[in-house]
Amino acid sequence: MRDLIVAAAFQLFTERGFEQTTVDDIVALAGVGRRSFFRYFPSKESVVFPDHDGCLQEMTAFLADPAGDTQDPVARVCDAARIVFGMYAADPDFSVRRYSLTRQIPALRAHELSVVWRYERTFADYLRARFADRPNGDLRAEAIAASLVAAHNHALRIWLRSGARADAWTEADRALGYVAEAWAEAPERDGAAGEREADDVVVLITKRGTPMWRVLRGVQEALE
Amino acid sequence: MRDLIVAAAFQLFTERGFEQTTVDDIVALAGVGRRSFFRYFPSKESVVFPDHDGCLQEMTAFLADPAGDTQDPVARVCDAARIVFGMYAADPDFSVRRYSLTRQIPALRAHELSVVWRYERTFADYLRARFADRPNGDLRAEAIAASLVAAHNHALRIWLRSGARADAWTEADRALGYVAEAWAEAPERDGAAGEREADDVVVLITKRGTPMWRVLRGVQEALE
DNA sequence: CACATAGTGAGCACTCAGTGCCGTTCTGGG
DNA sequence: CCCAGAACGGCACTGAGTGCTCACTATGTG
Repeated sequence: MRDLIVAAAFQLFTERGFEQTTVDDIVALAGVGRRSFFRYFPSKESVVFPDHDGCLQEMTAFLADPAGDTQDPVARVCDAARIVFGMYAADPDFSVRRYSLTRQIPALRAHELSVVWRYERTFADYLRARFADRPNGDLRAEAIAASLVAAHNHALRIWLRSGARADAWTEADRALGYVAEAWAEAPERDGAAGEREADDVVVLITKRGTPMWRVLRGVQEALE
Repeated sequence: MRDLIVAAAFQLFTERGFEQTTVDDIVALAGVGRRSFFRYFPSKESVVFPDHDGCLQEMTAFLADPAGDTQDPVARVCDAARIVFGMYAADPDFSVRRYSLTRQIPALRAHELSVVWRYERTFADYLRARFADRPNGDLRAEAIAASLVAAHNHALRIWLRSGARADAWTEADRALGYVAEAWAEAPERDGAAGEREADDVVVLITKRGTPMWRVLRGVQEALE
């Protein structure tokens, strides 16, 4: 019944557009009652995102699994994002058609935003719990969750704009890996120059013509 | 007229709730015609965010100013985010009342998401242009824009949850500085800094606790 | 076989957001 | 005083979303 309604809706949306299609048109084509439409979907927009409720549940269950607590937090949420990406990749044709709809219908884009927002909340909640003991843990959790969603959407857009022809996962892995590396812990970063704080006043005097790398090294040495 | 409608709407929303208030109720209290409401606001939800259109325009103009191109791109969008934050901070009472509404009304939260989304798009577009020549520039622009918005919202939530009693800007500066530091360049990787020579003596005085990226930026700016 | 019951879908009527159209009122310039 | 032109108000209409009621059907019980 759900699939029947979704198929009828997408057929009409692509034929004559979203605003030009009424719920009455959809139920007439699907051969069901108007009331049944709103039994399965809370709004006309939500019929375009029929699989996100289940996907969010799956992702929530994945992050709730205590077995993942041994993994690096950022790597864990990256894997969680792969669940969502996999849902798109599992049905390329449907994803492309939905993308062309959400791109041009503001109401659908707004609805997609609230769908994505729930994923981001789930990421942030998980990371906040993992960062509970760390200074700025809440802020860090929010920032990582947001950039993770951005990377996911970036890879998804690239893949969808190619008509879902290319391999979906190469771009996804690249994008998720990029943000994971950006938020990696200090030890990877040489000297942690970007993250440590100056412990004292620094007065550095250089001569005219001193190379820049020597100036920077002087600052770093003064802080050790 | 706009202010009249907004005042009437907020009075009724807080008195009897958002869903329980019809547009007819608002225009009856404001003493204007129903048609005039939709002349000023495209939807019932948008009356809760009356100042965001102007704020987005102001921010867009700020980022379009070519004078900012000498500044670090991330620092520039941080300053742009401060414009938005300043709009909230300029009217603490209104911001708190709006926050209590958007927190509990899903329709308003959805609308706020599309408002915030436009800011994020503006950030990302600016950064994409600044990162045009860089590998992964698009992805980096998206990720920075997203985490910047997250930091802004994080600071805003903290301030609003305190009833807008505390100083708004301390938390905002902290949050924006955190993401700016996280996305700061690794000095060693920036070839330009290592190759150029210091043209003058540099005396840089920093306070205890100054983030390292700010020290480095100060050195670089002093050398330009 | 007759029948009670629960679950699901269909039909109907209603509220209310949002829009197009047109008449009215206010305003600045001749 | 007059007259465009813009701003405001009234009216009727479409369509999304909801509450209520009835019909159908499957299952269990006598």
